[in-house]
Amino acid sequence: MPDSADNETEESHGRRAQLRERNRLALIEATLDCVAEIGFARTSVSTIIDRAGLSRGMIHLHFNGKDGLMDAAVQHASDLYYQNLYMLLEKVRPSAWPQERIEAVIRSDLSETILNQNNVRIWYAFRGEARERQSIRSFSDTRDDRLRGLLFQAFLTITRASDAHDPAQIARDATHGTLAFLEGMWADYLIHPDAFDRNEACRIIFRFLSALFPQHFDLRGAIADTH
Amino acid sequence: MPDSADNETEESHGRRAQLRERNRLALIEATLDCVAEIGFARTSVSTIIDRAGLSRGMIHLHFNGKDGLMDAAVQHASDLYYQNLYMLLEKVRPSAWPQERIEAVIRSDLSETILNQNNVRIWYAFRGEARERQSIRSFSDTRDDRLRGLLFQAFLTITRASDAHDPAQIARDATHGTLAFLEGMWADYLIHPDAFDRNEACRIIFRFLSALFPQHFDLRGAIADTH
DNA sequence: TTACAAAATGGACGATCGTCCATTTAAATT
DNA sequence: AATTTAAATGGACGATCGTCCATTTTGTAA
Repeated sequence: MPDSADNETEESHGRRAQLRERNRLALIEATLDCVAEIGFARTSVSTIIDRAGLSRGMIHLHFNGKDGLMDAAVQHASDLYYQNLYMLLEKVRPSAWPQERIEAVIRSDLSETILNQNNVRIWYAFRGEARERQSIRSFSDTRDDRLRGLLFQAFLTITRASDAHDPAQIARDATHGTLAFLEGMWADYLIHPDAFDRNEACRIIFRFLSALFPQHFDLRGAIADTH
Repeated sequence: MPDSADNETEESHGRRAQLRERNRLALIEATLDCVAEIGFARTSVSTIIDRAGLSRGMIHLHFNGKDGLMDAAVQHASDLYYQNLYMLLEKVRPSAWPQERIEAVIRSDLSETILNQNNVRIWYAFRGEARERQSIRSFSDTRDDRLRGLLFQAFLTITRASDAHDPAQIARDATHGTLAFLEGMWADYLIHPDAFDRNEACRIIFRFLSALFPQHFDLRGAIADTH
């Protein structure tokens, strides 16, 4: 009965790997929790293993030290951000207008799933310590790059259909501006978490976008093409 | 000769106080240098006094410990920011159009004097550690409050002269949006200091503002009123 | 059940942290 | 010039840092 034996073996192997992975993840999550709660500077190996309920040596075993753990935690936070963001963006119809895609990016990036106390604290804590640490630097970097492509293509579709002088330039500016807007809203949320109003943040962005592209946006978001 | 004696006394007193103040300032500046160079987390008492060329005890003597020094450093950075910003804004003619005032705020906040490697690093390092520390929190807080008032009054003058439904609301949104824009540009500069282009950043903001207020802005900034 | 190997433990270690004070230096007063 | 007083020094101190390894635990194979 080779099948049965193999399965047993695989299950056993799997169980060990599974436990190992569980602890690895527990350390990463404990790290992110600590960073969000007490900041980067006060997050020590002791506070991390204390929160994870594991032993000191685990950090060295799984990540070769605190720095390795921090890198993994940054990567994990970045992965979660994209995972959630693109999960939200997948709800957009494949045939959606470009302005609808842009609206989806804006609303998603400002939604409770993405923009919340934990994420914003983690984001700014790492960014403040990003100096010369490639892993952390790429954390902030890629955010723009991936969103930029999405937004740019959508804006380009809009500007190309118009009679503007330089459609690509306007699309680039609109992309850059929208990302700067979102960035600013995140900062606003970090500093005034209680006073922050998601709908107001959306409305402000759409007010500017509707001024720039009156046929595609109004104060509430995207509007249907008229042609 | 009571006058002469008094002056001598005052001068002597002044010399002692002057030396004291010089050391106090040296500690603050060394702290900001360290934070800008190696980040908040790696800035220790040792690195600070090493850079300042003073003795360990000075920190306890002048600031009652590292936390007190950090608070004073944050305050100093904030003061410098405003000092420089308002120095730039004073160049605006008293009779300037509101759009000219807005342009001045934008150009000043993005100028080399205000937006440079040192300032942006210090700004984000402190902001990342602002959790629950009132001194640091107010650092980020006041920035918005003071600029907000300036911008709002200018935008309000513009919107009131128009036939818009709710001038105050539009002015509020425009203010909030402009500050978010600037915030986003700062973040952009932090992450891509080499690729950042001040003129491009200005143009993007003015592109959005000119869409919203076509009679007051174009891509290059403010334009003269036509009435 | 026994033997093996991987995983997890937790304490030892030297380094560095921030605080604080006994002492020295130097300005101010007599 | 002698005295007083404030400022500055630099090392001692206990606490905590991150690393690492001898040991124990536990899953897997024989």
